[in-house]
Order: sequence, then structure tokens, then C-alpha cells
Amino acid sequence: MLSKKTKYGLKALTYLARQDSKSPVQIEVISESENISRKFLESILLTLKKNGFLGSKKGKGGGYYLLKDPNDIKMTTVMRILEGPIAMVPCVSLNFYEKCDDCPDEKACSVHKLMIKVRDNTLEIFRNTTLADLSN
Amino acid sequence: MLSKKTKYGLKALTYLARQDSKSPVQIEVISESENISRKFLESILLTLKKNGFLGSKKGKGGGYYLLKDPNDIKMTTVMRILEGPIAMVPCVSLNFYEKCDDCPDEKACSVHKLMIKVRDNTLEIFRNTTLADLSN
DNA sequence: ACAATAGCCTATTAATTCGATAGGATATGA
DNA sequence: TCATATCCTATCGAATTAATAGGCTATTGT
Repeated sequence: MLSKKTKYGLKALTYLARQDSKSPVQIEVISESENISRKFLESILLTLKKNGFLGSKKGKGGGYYLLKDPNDIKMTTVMRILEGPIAMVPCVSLNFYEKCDDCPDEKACSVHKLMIKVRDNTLEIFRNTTLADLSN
Repeated sequence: MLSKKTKYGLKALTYLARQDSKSPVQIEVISESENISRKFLESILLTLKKNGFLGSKKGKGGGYYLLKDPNDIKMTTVMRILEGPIAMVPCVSLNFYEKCDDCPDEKACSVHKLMIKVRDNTLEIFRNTTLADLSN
């Protein structure tokens, strides 16, 4: 299940990508337009900023703006930052790998095999989708 | 993220599918072999039974056994019973649809579009994978 | 018949995660 | 220097998940 954090983050990014100019947009504006809790969105935009997607400006006329071209923002990276692992089980995750407590041998695990397939397919989609695709 | 319930359920089903005979296997045996909490597994097998995948026998020599041919058990149905929706957001779920609170127009929602793609891909895998595939 | 076995069922608890909120600190522009 | 808007940390409440407890019921072997 996709967390609200990720969902809201994607919506906010889409909102910014759809702006004509690159001038800053206030949190408040996005939060009202997209029906997202003001404070919650604040924290999400902050992590997007810390990860290099957004720039910000304080004070009057301030707000957030995209730092990169929407064509250069891949879903894989956004997802990993907001949602965490793309895989459905940690033992199959490329970036957040963790061994299962119960599984003595991953290669023999039926769940492992299945989840690798799912991961590869999902990854393929995320790799081939950019923010530009979302905003069209 | 896949729940332990689903993971354990799949492992138990795989275990039963790998049995040579169709004679009942005790919960205890599966739980020890697969390192699953005895009581937790008990409740999982019970729901699998209630949904027609497993049969059971009480008393000495009792246990659980597969009711269907592993080739006839699709991942789509197992997943939906154990995990619930296959989609990452309810507004994109075929069997567990729910409207989003924040979204006035699904068709215009960027997240919606993306998640439909992911759902279709995952579904395709689950549709084409049976318990027999897992146990090989 | 009856004791042992093993699944059936309901309820509760412990732990974790998630979504949201609060409140002040900091930087910017008029 | 005041108003504005982001930055930062901490916390809270609700929901979900994983696990446990304990008694009930049906079946089998002696």
C-alpha cells in the first residue's frame, strides 16, 4: 500500500511541474489545491528539498520550486526517498536489503522468487516514468 | 510491503504442495519447518481453509492438506485473500475499490495513472503464476 | 467408554507504523 | 524592523500488524 506521504509528495511534485514559470509556490497554495494537510505537506516538501528535488525561498514571495527538469526526475528515485523500498519484501530489495529471520536459504524460498519478479516489473515501470510523464 | 501473514501463508501452501502424498500435515510440523509462530500459522491456515484452499482433519493423524491441484491455485486469488488489494492505492483496486478523500477527479490524478500501470503489471504476474510454479 | 490428539474459535495484547499536529527558530524582503 | 514563509524537532493519536492465550470441539486409538 502506497503511503499518503508518497502520494502527497508525488502530487505536489506534479503540481510544481505543471507550473508555467519556475517562481516559488507557497506550501499553503499547494496544500489547498491538492487537499493535503498543510503541516504534513510541509514535512514532505522539506525532505524533497533535502534530497535535491526542490529549491526553496523564505519570506514574502517565497515557496518551493523544482530544481530539475521534470524529464530528469525518475520515479525510482522519488519512490525510494518517499516510500522506501520498491520491493515487497526486504530480502528482495536492491537498495534496502535485509535478510529474513525465518528464511535459511533465500534461493529455495518460493516467496523470494515470486517477489523478485514483481520487483523487476515494478522497477521497469518506475525507471521508465518521469515526473514529466506524470504531469501530462 | 508484503505482510508476514501473506508470506507465511504462501510458504505453508508451498510446503503442502511439495508433499508427495496428500495426507494431512500438522500445523506444528509446518511451523517448525518454516520457522513460523505456531499460533499465528494456525490462524492463517484457518482462513485458507475457509476460503477453500485447504482441507483439514482433526484428532490424531490430523492436519491440513491441499484441496486443489497446485496448478489451479493462482496467485491473484491467494493474494487477495491473504493480503487484500493488489493495487497500491484503493482508487485503483479492482476488487477493493475506494475513492480517495483528496482527489476530486481520478482521471486527472497523476498518481492514479501511474498506479494503474503498476497494478496491471503485478496482476499480470499473479495471474500467470500458480502454486505449482512456486513449489518448483 | 475415554483419554489423547489436533484443529477450531474468540479475545486480547504488544509493538510498530503512519498521519497529523504543535510551536518555535531562522531567514528574507519591503 | 516587522511581516512572511520556510526550517526544525518533538510529540500524539489512531490504526494496523504480529503474536499469544485459553478454552471448545471433533476424531482416533486403546
